Amino acid sequence: MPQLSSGGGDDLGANDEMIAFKDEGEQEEKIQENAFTERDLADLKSSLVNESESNSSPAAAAADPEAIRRVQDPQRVYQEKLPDHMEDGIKHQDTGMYKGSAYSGYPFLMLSDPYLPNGSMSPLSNKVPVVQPSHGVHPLTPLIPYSNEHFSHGSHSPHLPADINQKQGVHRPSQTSDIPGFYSLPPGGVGQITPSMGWQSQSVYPLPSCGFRQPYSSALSAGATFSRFTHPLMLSSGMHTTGIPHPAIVPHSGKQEMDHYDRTMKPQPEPKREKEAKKPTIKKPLNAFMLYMKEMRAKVIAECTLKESAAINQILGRRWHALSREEQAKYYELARKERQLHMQLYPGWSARDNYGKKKRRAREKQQDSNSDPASPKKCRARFGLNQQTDWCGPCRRKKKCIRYLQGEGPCSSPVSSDGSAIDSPPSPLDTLQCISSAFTSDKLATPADFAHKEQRNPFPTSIHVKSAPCSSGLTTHCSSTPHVSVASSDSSKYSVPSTGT
DNA sequence: TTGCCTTTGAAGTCG
DNA sequence: CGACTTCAAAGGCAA
Repeated sequence: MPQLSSGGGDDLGANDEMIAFKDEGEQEEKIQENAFTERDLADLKSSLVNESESNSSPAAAAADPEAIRRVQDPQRVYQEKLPDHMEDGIKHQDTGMYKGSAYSGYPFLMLSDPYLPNGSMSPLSNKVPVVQPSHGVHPLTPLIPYSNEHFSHGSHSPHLPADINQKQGVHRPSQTSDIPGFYSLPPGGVGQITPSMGWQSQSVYPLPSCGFRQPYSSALSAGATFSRFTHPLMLSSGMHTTGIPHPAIVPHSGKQEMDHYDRTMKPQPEPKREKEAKKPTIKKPLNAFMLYMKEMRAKVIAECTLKESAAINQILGRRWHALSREEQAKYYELARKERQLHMQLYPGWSARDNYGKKKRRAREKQQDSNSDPASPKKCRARFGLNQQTDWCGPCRRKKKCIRYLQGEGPCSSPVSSDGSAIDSPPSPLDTLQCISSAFTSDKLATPADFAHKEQRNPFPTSIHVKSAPCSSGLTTHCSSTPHVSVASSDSSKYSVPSTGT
């Protein structure tokens, strides 16, 4: 993972490091295969860029070198993108409610950014919205489902030009404001917000597609300031006492409720009342990769005309590894900010709160795994490995062995905790059976048994689960995240996240 | 209707 | 403390 030089004391999600990585021999072949796909994608990209530019679709921006450059300058890109999403928000509003996951509008806390390369904090440095709606809205741009034209008449940001989207050739009327589109802030209101509360000054919070059922525990001292936010939909169904809804909060039946709103475009009091009794669920903040996925998903879908998330995610995972250190660092930074925001909003919240939802099922699974010959424990025993210090590469990720999915055989050999190869690694057959049996319930599967599984993957990738030892020596990380070789223009680079904790 | 798939990373649990 | 597990998003798909 990217190692930020300016990390200071605070972790950037993880103290990751980038490891130069040379893949195995077959990598070239894979790269060629991938190159074909990439070329196709590139063609699609170029067409998409043209198309999307006219549509102001941020998704295609990444295909544009200029867009890439902008992405490398978060502050700038946010400024430039802002109007787009405000416009998006207008569209959403026109349809009644913002449609998206309960979390898709997760706003980001734009804190003073000690991680900026120059260490400076521009007026916009705390206005960097991170996530966007899942569909067609740039995630690195503010989620601005609602325009100030609707809720904050004529308040213009002193920081943003009236027309900041000239680069995209689309004139934007003066919709720009660093005031949340649906938060009507009085002049000077933002100034009352501490930097750490900067997200609230962002137009990043889409109106949740569902109401919040309970007031947030108010740990925010700035509540008085925000109590002025008076969007009727926000205030009608419960929210943070500050008046700021947070997408991380969703009703237990959030999906259903969203559908309810989406279909009717109007809040319907009856079912709403019923659900108000239910406790809201505060979801985990998104990590760097999740943020990246949110940003890129629409683009990949458009390029590949795929909608199956599993396949999309495979592609995104590959692209994630193809990102440069700097590019990844941006997402780590954004994720860090989001965690900070989350912590500030919900001081008492813990990921533990959402733990155990599937506890029963997990237990059942664990029981199954005890009888599963492909379980890491069983495989370690089979290969004579130390249960405490060794791990069986294949079984470590028994359900995600991409290489095996690609029909390339077993992915790795057992590795000791110090990263050194273990003598007498399992035979390919053993390993192969070990992996494939992970897909079967009670017997060691053969490759033939596994064949149909390969068909599940509509997007063969060049992802290879590297054999250990981990080139980084970070066996811990290596064991939890397989090395992935990526067919990219810079295939010599490979990022290896470390736990960093 | 529910859960799986699939990805990475953060954070939880467990031994 | 390290290993392992769960959850976060997404939407198609199968049971």
